[in-house]
Amino acid sequence: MAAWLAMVNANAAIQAAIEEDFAPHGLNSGEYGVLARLSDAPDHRLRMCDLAEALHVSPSGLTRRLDGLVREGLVAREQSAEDRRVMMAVLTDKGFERLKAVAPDHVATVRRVFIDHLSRTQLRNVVAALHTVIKATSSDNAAAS
Amino acid sequence: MAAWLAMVNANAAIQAAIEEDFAPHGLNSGEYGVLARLSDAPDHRLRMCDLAEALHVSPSGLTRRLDGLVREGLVAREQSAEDRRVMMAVLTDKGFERLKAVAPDHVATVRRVFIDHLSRTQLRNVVAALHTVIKATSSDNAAAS
DNA sequence: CCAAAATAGTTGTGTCCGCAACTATTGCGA
DNA sequence: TCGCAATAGTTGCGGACACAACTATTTTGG
Repeated sequence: MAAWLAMVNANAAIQAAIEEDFAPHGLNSGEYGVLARLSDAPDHRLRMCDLAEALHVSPSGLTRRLDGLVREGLVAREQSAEDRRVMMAVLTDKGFERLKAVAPDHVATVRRVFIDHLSRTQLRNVVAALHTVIKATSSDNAAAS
Repeated sequence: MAAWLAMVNANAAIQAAIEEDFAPHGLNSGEYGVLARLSDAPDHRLRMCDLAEALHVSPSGLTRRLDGLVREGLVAREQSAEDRRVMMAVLTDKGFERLKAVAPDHVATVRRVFIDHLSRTQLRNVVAALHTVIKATSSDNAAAS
């Protein structure tokens, strides 16, 4: 259980450090997540529901989060032509620029506070274990439904 | 960065699994945290500010969280005699019983979804690394202030 | 072909929490 | 000793999010 407590505390510390990185750029970690996912997607666009799942956010939560990003001009809404139910979230040029401004700091912080503390071998082992965790819990959810 | 993404996803999955454990007992993870910390403290009581720091919660957040627990009779407020500024949060018998009802499920879930996926050696390495992380970030904060 | 189920997204409502401001009490320096 | 800074806790206010209910569209079974 001490291991678990360490995990919780480390996570809180890392999260706080990350949030400090984003603040001077007028973002929080949730908004950064939207920009990052969109920049990885083909055409810099993603369906709302796919984006919500990727970010572990409810549909309504994503709607409000996008409201803010649209208001700032970092993301645009665009209705899909094939399926008129779906809204695409599209990264604007301004949004992409903002992301490029923030990402290096973010990556550096993650390296500094987390990755640099583990050896290459440890890192590989932990990542493998985490993927097992993710797979196990997602199959749990599937079984529960 | 893939390692970091795995970390985030695994954490979300684990958090969700834990929250499901608490729900049938009428608790959430934050409330459980209060009960758990109090049960570990001498005399089952803790100053508000110490409790807030341990739980990574703001003072106001803890005040409201305790409001709910006091309303349910799981925790009691008690004014300190030596320093009349401080309020002690005290675990009631009912609160202790509730904790004893929930804790086994919680411990089992943490083992199942997290700890069992790592070997004993991996676990030791990771915990050591996490402690380094915690120490490094807390000294960062001290330097910033 | 059409009704019913499924899917995508938004909005109303309530909860939880942080920040700033405030009160109360204690500690400290002149 | 007196006043000012520091500390402990609460409250007003606002932000972010989840759940439930709703609309709109698509898919599917009879």
